[in-house]
Amino acid sequence: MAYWLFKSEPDTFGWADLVARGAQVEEWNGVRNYQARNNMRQMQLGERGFFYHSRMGLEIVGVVEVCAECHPDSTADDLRWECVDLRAVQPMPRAVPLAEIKAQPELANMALVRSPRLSVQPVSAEEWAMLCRMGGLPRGDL
DNA sequence: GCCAACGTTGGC
DNA sequence: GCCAACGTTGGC
Repeated sequence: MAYWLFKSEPDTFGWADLVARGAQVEEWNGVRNYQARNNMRQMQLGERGFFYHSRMGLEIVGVVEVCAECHPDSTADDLRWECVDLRAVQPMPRAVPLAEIKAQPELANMALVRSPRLSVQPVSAEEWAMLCRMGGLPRGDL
């Protein structure tokens, strides 16, 4: 069971937009970066990830679930690009700001800190547990 | 809005 | 296959 983090600019497609889809899944399309795509290729059905607001907000705002494994990106005119489908699971009771993440020595190795431009990234189990605690989800992603 | 960092493209 | 030019991302 692996954990992930998905970034999006909230004025383009934010947490509220994903929640508005309700039970409908959202194709996480538009990713045009090999590292991000390769991360999506590794995702398995039911795995969880954080939803992060980049550019504005700069905080982890919710938990999402992978509800379709990697498949061709319907918005690409090119077979290289693939993506997973996501749905919103729940909001963070307390959004976790990037500044707080950077202040934690245990989180200094996160891709979010080290490779800020990577839009789909892995999160270790330890990081996941800690971020859940910081966000007011003491029982993890339940 | 600026700019540094990074990824991608394309000429050689 | 190298590397300069260019475009994009995202924190500040």
